[in-house]
Amino acid sequence: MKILTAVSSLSALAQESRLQVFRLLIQAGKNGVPAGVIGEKLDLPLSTLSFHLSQLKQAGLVACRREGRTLFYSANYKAMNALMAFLVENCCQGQPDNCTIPAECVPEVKGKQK
Amino acid sequence: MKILTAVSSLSALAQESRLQVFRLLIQAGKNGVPAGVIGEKLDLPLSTLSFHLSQLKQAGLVACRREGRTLFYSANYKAMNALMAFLVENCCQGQPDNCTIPAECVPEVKGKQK
DNA sequence: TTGATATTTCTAGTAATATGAAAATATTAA
DNA sequence: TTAATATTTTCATATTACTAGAAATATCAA
Repeated sequence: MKILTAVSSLSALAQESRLQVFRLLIQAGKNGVPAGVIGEKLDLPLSTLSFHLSQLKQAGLVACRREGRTLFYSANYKAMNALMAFLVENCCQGQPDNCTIPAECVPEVKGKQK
Repeated sequence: MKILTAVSSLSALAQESRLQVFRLLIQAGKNGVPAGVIGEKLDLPLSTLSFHLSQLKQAGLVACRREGRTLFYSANYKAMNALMAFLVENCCQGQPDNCTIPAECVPEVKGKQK
């Protein structure tokens, strides 16, 4: 990953409304959520939401597909994983105990089962 | 983690020079690196670097300690892990295969050995 | 083909952030 | 103490980002 790609992903996430949107989509799963429903859940004016969604989309962190009049937005899990991998790249040199990665999504790591 | 904490961490990382600094420190290990050396490696004016270091410090992503005239900056691995955990919190509901976390720093995950 | 629904684009005002030169502070050595 | 080293703070300027109303676009139903 290029550093500027990472910067634009991080910039996209570095804003309260967008971070809320992204976490909502991460939790919603790959089917995604209609824009209107996101706006309702987060109580955002649709023009504002649309601006934020386009930032997230441009950064490659979310995708969207149309179904009828409705646009479903969904999280791009691969992009998120790539970003996290980039952030901690080579973090273990010499001291692997410093930087165990959060294991929320990795079954069977260090005795944690999910 | 509160959402505003995450936003300030992400904002701190969402800038090219700061991201470079942070990754350099992640890779350097817990002893840290003197400010002057960081500036040299990244070819940044020291006043600019100092501004960025204070942003990273305020966000809790780096720490610093003095040794004589020299300030050593180092990455806060715990804060980084907490941030990553927050970003992907509850991401697995129903589809654990979507979101395997980057395993760079976790030995013995899915056959990857380090 | 008209009206309703879902969402985006345009716009402009406001606010936040980045930069680097110059001056200031802290520490050590002579 | 004076000078040198290491780093930060101050400051002005330039750039970028956020917000939400209003108008526009796309799709569907009658």
